[in-house]
Parts: sequence; structure tokens; C-alpha cells
Amino acid sequence: MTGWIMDRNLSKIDIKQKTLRQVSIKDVARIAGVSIATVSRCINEPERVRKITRSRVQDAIEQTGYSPNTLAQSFRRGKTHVIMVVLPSVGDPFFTGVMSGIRSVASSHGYSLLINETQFNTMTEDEIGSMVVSRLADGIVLLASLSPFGTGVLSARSQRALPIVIGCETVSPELTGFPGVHIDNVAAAQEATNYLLSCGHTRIAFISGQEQSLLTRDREEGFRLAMRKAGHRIKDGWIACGDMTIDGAIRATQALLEHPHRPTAIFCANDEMAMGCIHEIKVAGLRVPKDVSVIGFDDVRYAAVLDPPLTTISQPAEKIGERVMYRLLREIEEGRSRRAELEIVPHELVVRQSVAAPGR
Amino acid sequence: MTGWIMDRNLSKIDIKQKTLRQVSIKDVARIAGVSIATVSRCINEPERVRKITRSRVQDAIEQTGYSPNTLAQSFRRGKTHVIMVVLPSVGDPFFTGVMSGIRSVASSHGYSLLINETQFNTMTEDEIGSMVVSRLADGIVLLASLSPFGTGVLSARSQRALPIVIGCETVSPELTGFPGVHIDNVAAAQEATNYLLSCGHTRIAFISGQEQSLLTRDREEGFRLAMRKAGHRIKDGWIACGDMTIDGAIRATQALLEHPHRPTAIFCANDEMAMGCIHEIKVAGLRVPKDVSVIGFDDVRYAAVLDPPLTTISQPAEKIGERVMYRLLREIEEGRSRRAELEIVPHELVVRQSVAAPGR
DNA sequence: GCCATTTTTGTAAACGTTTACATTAGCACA
DNA sequence: TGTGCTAATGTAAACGTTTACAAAAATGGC
Repeated sequence: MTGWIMDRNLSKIDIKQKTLRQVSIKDVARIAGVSIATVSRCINEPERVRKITRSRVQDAIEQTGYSPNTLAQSFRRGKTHVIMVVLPSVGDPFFTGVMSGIRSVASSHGYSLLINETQFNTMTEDEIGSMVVSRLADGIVLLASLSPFGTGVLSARSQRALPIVIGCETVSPELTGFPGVHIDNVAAAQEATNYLLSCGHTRIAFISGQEQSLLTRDREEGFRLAMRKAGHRIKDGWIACGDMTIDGAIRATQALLEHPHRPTAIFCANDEMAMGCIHEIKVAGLRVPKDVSVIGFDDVRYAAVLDPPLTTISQPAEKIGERVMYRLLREIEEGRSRRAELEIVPHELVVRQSVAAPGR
Repeated sequence: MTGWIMDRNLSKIDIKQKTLRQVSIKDVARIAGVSIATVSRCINEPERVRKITRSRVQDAIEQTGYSPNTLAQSFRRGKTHVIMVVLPSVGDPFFTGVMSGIRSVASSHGYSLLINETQFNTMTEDEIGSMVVSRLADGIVLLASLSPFGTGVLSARSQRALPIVIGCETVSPELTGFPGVHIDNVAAAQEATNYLLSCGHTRIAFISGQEQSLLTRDREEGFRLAMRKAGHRIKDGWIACGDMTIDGAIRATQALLEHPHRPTAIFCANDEMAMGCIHEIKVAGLRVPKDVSVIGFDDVRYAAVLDPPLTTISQPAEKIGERVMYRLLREIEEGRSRRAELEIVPHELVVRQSVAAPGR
């Protein structure tokens, strides 16, 4: 019952410090008095071994506490049944839903999930490449932003090695090798901006995320587009970088509130920044939405309980997770699709109470 | 430059659909005209091979796009250089700090991190056991709650197989086999309650998490202890389960506000629930902290930007992560310590503005 | 009790590395 | 040119599985 066994083929040197070996299939075979092949079959295709033998083996397994070495199995089979999910940060509420979608389809297909955090660093192609090639997983779901710059090694080499599907993040044109599923960030940002415009705002600011993030760039582009179409000029300084963090948003908001042409509405590239933004507006002694309206992006679970409840763009997080995982499964089981397709899922503006008509 | 190579030993069957094989050390050896041992040495101890050979091998590696099969390496070496972190849910802001602590010491010691989500299920011993035995990682950091019930298989068998250290979660008496590092949840909850008491509250309610969670139980016990010591009775219904979620907290708060003896202060077992709680109080037309005070637990990054900023117990998340990882490293590199030590790290009450004296 | 068939089991090779040990090459020095 | 020593390389076993194939055992029909 220990799962460990005394090593019997000890070299002369360590004869005294008797080493402990993990119990292997050999031990089980020896104890059960069968060959290792039979033990293996007992585990993997029990119907192919006689009942009586099976129970002998079963006993031996119990007695030794044997459990197959996953590493050896994956190595031998060339298949791990593991999907690696790469995301920027554990601790970002947005991913709760996406993960849950991914998990539900993954586990229903016999795959387990392992998560890898980039800590907000945009992954270089080489980093992804090394994961790809490591064979620790059968496929990768990439939810983090991938640097659009790089040596091109990935596309040339690793692209075909291990299936990758990108979720949420906009798929860059440079990486058309990968399929992806996400909302139309440009359109969504336009929609958010248009909503602000329709409420009568014309002095609208935008708090963006990290420069490198394609996702942020798309949302910013949507904002610019909507403003241009509506014929409103974006004053210098109305686009501030908030780094996708609360603190960054606070600093950005401070700057915005001190701007000679103070905006009457602020569009934050995600809800997290909206939280910092709203807070800072209140700290400055202004009211939301009376003095300044705020609109967010993502509709994380906190959005509805903010004060005021946040108007924001909702992404179908769980659905994205499911779709991404389906696509990945298809790549894994049917081989790479000839051309990388993009799947756009619908977003939705959810109107709560953080936006009002601008005060005069 | 492809990383893939045509298989030359094809069976008769697949002679036409020429299979693609991952390039292995053998291919490199053949192309460089050396033995596989030399290739291996070039990679692992380059100083032991002649410069001229080294460069030949290097060329072959570039030419083939070879990269060692991590699975095979880990399997052969019996070491993965991977630490598995088990946590309840991706998307919980509390873990941002802990992960960052874990990562900093892990990566400085050459380990990478893989994360595994339990989706709030308390892990059974067997589930942990199977991870333990799978050998996919060299050690486990357990940040999720471990069911105190179980077959005892874990302690009997797996405990000694793979080093495990528990972080944040209270280590149950039944599992004294594992070292752990966490704050003194009982004391912290007492401190929070005492603060409420010192502000003049006597009608204090508690919103708890899931029943099974030892962490929740400790916090609840601290609350009860403090109330008892102060000589205040906890009325029936003043302890409500909020399930550690926003929605749960909203429901619990509704019940609390309708209670015949409405509490003047609510102690939430974590900040997430405090957000729901505060929201619901406002929805009911009451003010925080004027009508009802709220205190949280954890001090996640959102706490400071709530309205009002949340008074809460702060855990040194990053430090916990670091300490947990150090302990685990020690277990891995020096073998299991004889007795499992517990390490208690200091917590801190951070006073913001969600608590005030009760109105008359 | 024997043959043909089917079911069950065993043997051994393979997966891609690392590494102990054996062998060979290189070099300095007589 | 040979000797001795060190440095460089090669050979082959091992890690724990799975699995094609061979062998043996069970089964059924006569």
C-alpha cells in the first residue's frame, strides 16, 4: 500500500542507503505472476484479459499501490491528453467564464487543462515556440497577446508542430497561420462610442491598455472610427494609457480630469480600468454619471455591482471558451485545417447606469 | 528549418501517405556525423565537446530545427522542473499576488509553473493523489481547499511520493502530513470583529463561504470567539452563507437586512462577497457605512476603489507565495522534512471607510 | 480425444533521451 | 616512434510504458 518499493538491483555503492523506487508495472507483473503486457492490458483494455487474471493483477495493484507513470505513458503514446491554456494573469476575472467554457468541452472530450501565466508579458514567438515543441500538451489555447514582432520562427517552424488556437485576443494579420475566435473588437468599440454619442456626448476620452496589445489597438481604432464618423475631433491627450490596471487607470483619469477640455465621458478599454476610473472621478469630487459618464468593456462579474452599475460591452466569455476549444479539438483530431479560419462571436452592449447625458 | 522530417522506415501500409516524424536527436546525430551521445552532450554540457564538433552539431540542429523532446527528457531524468499550482479558480483576484510570489522564487530556481484549477470543488485526497503520482511535476503548491474527509489514501500513500505544500488554506489537523503557510485566520477574524465592536457595534452578522472550506470555518470561528468574549449573543440568522460569490452574498445580505434584528455591521468572509454585500445594502436604500458597516477579508486590489473604500483584513499574498515556494523547494531538494511545520505569516487590519459607528 | 478456431498471454521492440563505461584520438615528452 | 596521459567520442543500457506479433491456452464441435 505504499506506492514505493525497495530497489533490489542496487549497485555496490548505494547498497547501504537502500534507495526507494517508484513502483512500476514490472513490480505488479512480478507479484501477480504475469507479464507486464498483461498488466498494461488490464489497465487499458480490461475486456481483453480473463476475469481470473484480471483480479490477480488488480490485487497486485492494490497491494503495491501502483499507478502508471503518466510521463512514460505520454512519452510512449506520443499523446498527453493535456491542453495548455496560456493567459496573461490568473486573477483576471474576465477569464473565469472563458476557462469554464474551455473546461466543459475539454473534459467532455477527455482532456485536462493546464494553465500557463505570462504575467502580462506579451509572448514572443520563441516562447510560444518552445512550449509548442516541448510536447507537454497536445494543443495550446492562447488567450494572451502574442507579440506581432518576432523572428518568424513560429510561423516557419512551430506552426505546424502543435495545434494552436487563439481566443479573445485579436489575431494579428502577421499570424494568419492560427485560427482564432473573438468578438469584433473594432465594431464593439464603435458601438460603445456611438452609445456615448447618442447620449449627447461629444467630448469623449479613451483609456487604453498596453501599446503592444492588438486587442487594445482594435478597441482604440473602433473609438477613433466612431468619433471620426460622427465628425468629432479627438483632442490631444484624450487618449491616455491606463495599462489595463486600476492604478494605471487612476493616473490616466487624473490627467483627463485636469485636461483643459475636460471630457464628459470616458471609455475604458476594460472594466478593471473602469473601476479605477470611476473611483478617481469620485475622489475628484465629481459624480458618475452626472458629471462624467464612464463606459467599460468585458462585463466582468463586478461590473453589475459597481456604484453606479457599469454600462459596458459584454463578451460571451463562456461561449468563446467553448468555441476555441472545439476548434482546437478539431485541429488535434483531424490535423491542421488547410486555412486558418477566424470565428467572430457576437458582443452586446449592456446598458446600466454609468452613462447619462452630459451636464451642461 | 522545418522541425519535421520524413520518416524513412515506413511500413508497407503507409508507404504512400508518408508520415511526418518529429525530428529527434538521431537525425541531428546522423546529419552532423556524430553519435547521439555527443549531440546530447553538446546541449547539456557543451564544454565537454570539441569546438569543431560542437559547431558541426550546432549546424545540424539549426538545419533540422531540432529541439529536445521535453517529455522524453523528464521521463529519463526523473525530473520535470515543473511545479504544479492548484487553485480553486482562475479569475480570483486574490491569487494574483500569491502567484507572483510563487513565480519569483520558482523561476529564480529554474522551475516553471503550471496551474491547475479545481473550479471550487474541494479536492478529494484521491484527486490530489492522482496528480501526485502522475509525476507531471516535481512538487505541488496547494492553494485550494482539500477535503478533510476522504479515504486516507493520500496520507498513507501519496504523501511521501511528491512534495506538497499548502498555502493560504488552513491546514487541517487530519492532514498534518503537509507543511503549510498561511495567516492565522481565527485571530484575523477576531481582530476584524473586535474592530467592529470597538466602533460600537454589537449587532454583527457574518457572511460565510462554503461549509466545507476550512478557511471559512476558521474565519467564522474567529468571529464567534470575538463575539462570545465580548459577551454578545449572535442571533439566529446572523450567520449566512454567501458561498464566496457575489450572488451568494447578495442573497445573504437580503436576508440579513430583512432580519427582525437587523445587524448594524456585516463581516464578509472575503472581499468578493463584500462587494455584493455593499451593493445590496445600497439597493435596499441604505447607506454604507452610515446605516450598515461592512468589513471584508483579503484586501484584493479592488478593495481600495470600492465605494466606500473597503475596510478589510490584508493577507501578505506575495509573501505567502514566496514562503510556500521556498518550503516546497526545500522539500524537493532536501527530501521531505521529518515533521510538517506550519508557518504563520502576519495579517493586518487595513482601515478604510466602510466601517463607522452604528447610527442610533 | 482431436482439430479448428478463438481467446488469452507472453516476448520483444520501440518511443527519445541521458549516462556509465569503453574506446579512440590527440598531445606532450622522452 | 613509441609511451603515457588526458580529452573527446562512441556504445549500449536504462527509464516505464505500449503494442505488433508470436505463442500458448481455452473452447467448441465432432
